[in-house]
Amino acid sequence: VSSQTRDALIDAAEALLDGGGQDAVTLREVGKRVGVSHNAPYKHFSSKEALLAAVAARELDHYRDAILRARREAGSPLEALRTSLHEHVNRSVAHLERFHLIYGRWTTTDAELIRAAHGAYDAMLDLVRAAQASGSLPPTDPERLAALLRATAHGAADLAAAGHLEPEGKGRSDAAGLIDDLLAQLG
Amino acid sequence: VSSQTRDALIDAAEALLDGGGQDAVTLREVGKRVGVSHNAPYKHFSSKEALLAAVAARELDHYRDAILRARREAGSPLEALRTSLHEHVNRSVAHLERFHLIYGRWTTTDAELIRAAHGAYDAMLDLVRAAQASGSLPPTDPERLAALLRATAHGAADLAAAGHLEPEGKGRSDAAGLIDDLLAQLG
DNA sequence: ACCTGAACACCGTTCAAGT
DNA sequence: ACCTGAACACCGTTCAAGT
Repeated sequence: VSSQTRDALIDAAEALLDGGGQDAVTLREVGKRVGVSHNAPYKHFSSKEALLAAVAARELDHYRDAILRARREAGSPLEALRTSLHEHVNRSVAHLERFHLIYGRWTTTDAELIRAAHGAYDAMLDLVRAAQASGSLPPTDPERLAALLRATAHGAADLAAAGHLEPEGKGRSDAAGLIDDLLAQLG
Repeated sequence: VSSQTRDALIDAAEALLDGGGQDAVTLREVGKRVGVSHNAPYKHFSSKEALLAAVAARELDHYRDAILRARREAGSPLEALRTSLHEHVNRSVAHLERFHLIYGRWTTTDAELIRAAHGAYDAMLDLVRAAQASGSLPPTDPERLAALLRATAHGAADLAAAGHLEPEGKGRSDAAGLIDDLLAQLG
């Protein structure tokens, strides 16, 4: 289900989200930017949350696509994994409000959002399995290993964005550096 | 600076936050629960965000205290570290809205909040140094190592709470388990 | 020093009505 | 099928005024 107006509403919501967080996404401003009334969005989305879910799903699809692209372009599964994780933390910091949106509290279980989340997860899991098969990662349970990598990337991005990673400037530990530290320990 | 009313306002805000997130913390309901008018909070806090900062600072102090207690009670620095990280992820999941509050976007730089954040960070860093001194952790840069542990704990808690950790129920990876996986790799 | 009540400029959502 | 305008019940914040 897609339409010109619907896509424009998602674009506007995303831009407002990036600019000032969820509270800055008002249906009145979304409507104004698209050139419709402030309650026209209700003809395409059941609520403001449903509109935000569409933004989140689109961002999760981007994460999945980045993993698939890295697998095609990188020289080895390990390098594809490293590239994917680096891109993930960098994009999370660059688009922090989308990142917080995705992992915040949802009161509705949007099917599209769940599909997108599973898509990104499955792509990462497949990549971890490939890296294990090539001997670049220990042959432990792939789901646990993928979860460890995702948790570290997720936390590194969130802490870096909140400024909790380099309180004294000494021993500089940026988010991408922590990924490399973990991969070095696993290798 | 403390007063009966001020503490009661923080208590009420925390309870509302736990119940329904930041949006559920309305100054009107906070005032009603404390028995004052809906704008009495402005006599103690400059804005709603300042009130929420007080809630966040108190929670960070709890994290710091939990680390200090674990150091006193555990048999070794490594066990104190493991206990602290387990408690951290469990409490983050149990009090998810406080967790999201702490690491969300702040538009004001509250001095009390920064002090509390540094207190929790320093306690964790000292504990990592002690574990390194006892030979339980590799002698790498302690700040980077502490950051890696914090990032993993943080991400594990957030992903577990969002339900992104066990999508198929197979290879169950709870947040505390990921902490153990990482410590095992580092040991 | 601390609090109140009215007011202002918002907000998400609903609904009757239009094309 | 898609959109509008008025309305409802909120919200954070401000301000004059009270003790």
